Amino acid sequence: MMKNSFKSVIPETTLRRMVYYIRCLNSFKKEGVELIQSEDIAKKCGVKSSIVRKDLSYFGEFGVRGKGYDVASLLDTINGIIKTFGQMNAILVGAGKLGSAIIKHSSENFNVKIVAAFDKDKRKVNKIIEETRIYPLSEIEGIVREKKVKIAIIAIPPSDVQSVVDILVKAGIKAILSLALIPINVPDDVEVSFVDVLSEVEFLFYKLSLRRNR
Amino acid sequence: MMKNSFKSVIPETTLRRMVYYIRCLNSFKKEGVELIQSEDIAKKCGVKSSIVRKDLSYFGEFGVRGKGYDVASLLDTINGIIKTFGQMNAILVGAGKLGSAIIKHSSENFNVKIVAAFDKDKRKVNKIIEETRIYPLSEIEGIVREKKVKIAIIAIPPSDVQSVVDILVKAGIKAILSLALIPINVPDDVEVSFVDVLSEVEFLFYKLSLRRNR
DNA sequence: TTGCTCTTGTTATCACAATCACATAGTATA
DNA sequence: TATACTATGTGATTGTGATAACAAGAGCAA
Repeated sequence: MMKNSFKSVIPETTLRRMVYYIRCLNSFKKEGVELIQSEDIAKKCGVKSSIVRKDLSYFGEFGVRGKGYDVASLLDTINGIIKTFGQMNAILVGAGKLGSAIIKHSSENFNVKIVAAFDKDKRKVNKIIEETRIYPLSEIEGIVREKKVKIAIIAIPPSDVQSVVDILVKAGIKAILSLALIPINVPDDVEVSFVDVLSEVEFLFYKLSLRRNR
Repeated sequence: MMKNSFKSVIPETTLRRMVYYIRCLNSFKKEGVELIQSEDIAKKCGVKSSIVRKDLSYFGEFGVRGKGYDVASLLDTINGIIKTFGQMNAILVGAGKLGSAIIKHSSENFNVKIVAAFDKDKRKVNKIIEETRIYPLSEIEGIVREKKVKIAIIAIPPSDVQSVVDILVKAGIKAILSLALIPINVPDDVEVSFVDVLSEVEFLFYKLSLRRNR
């Protein structure tokens, strides 16, 4: 069996930073910049240049020593490895305030596209937010299969989370981003991550509080 | 000079988990549970019991071997160390969809309270969202000083970020949570962290994409 | 070709976090 | 009081990521 050219295990932290690097590269490309150095990316992303080089090295050797990286070909190569090709379709469950804000946010961001939203509240069904239609939960499975969506964002009350997750998993969703902070049970092949503004704020409070105690 | 009882350097990851533990303890307390074991906290927070014990041990010895932890006294002790005492006041800059969603979210969560919101759009000024009034940016400094707020959440377009951050720092804010993903310049004594739903989604895409390549 | 400059790619080291395994110290029972 | 039992607290180990420092490679000029 042939091995891929890039290292098979890429650190999570590297993958997280790749998001910024790629945005940064796209922005350089748009500005017409053709050649850049690790230092340029580093400054724009707020990290050290040695980290940028190390991160890129997990994927292969793309630069020219003494010169730097060719923006266009670096982008092409990375896009060839991480096969998203710019367009990333996801669905959203929960079209409350937070959910709507995410739809709006994504409509302004060309990368992630919310192709369908779902809500259990019948009054919200069939409404359209920024070109995204809201469907009843019963249509999750059909739409996920039809559009071959692999990622779901859930912005629903904690009490509804596990039952919705079960529907999503059954429908074939392979990664879930939850905005509610309760543990989720999924099969091993489903990725889960959490984002919560308020617990991040609490964390900052703790940090400040302990800092003063030192 | 007297040293505190707890270790002076508590890992970031531990501090992040403390947020969950404390929520979990409060929930146990509300249910009337008086005695718990590390295993109970672990299950509820989705981590391993050995991590719970290790995390707590950074703050001191609170448990009774063979028995477990007394919920009330554990909460009291931790609250005595992390001096937030339940109420955590913060301000919010940017009262768009995302900002409003955060205000609503925090009004449902008893821990973090948004005491004032700010927006540069004059049409939004003086509106009230869930009991939180919106002020013009010019009033940031006065209100921050008056209410002694130390933490700010910013939900504004990237292009406005640095100028608002400068105002916040000048006003005495000591921690900033930004929902826009661009680097921020602050003095060393100001903590900064970032939360962005869409880049987390992109990260998940990358992860799935690479997984299939293995 | 040689030598100089520049920036990459990588190695070696350090720092930090997760995990395990068990000694320890308490409870409960007879 | 002795014995069994239980869950904590922690030292040792492993694993992972960040950092620094430098060798290697490419361009360029004389």
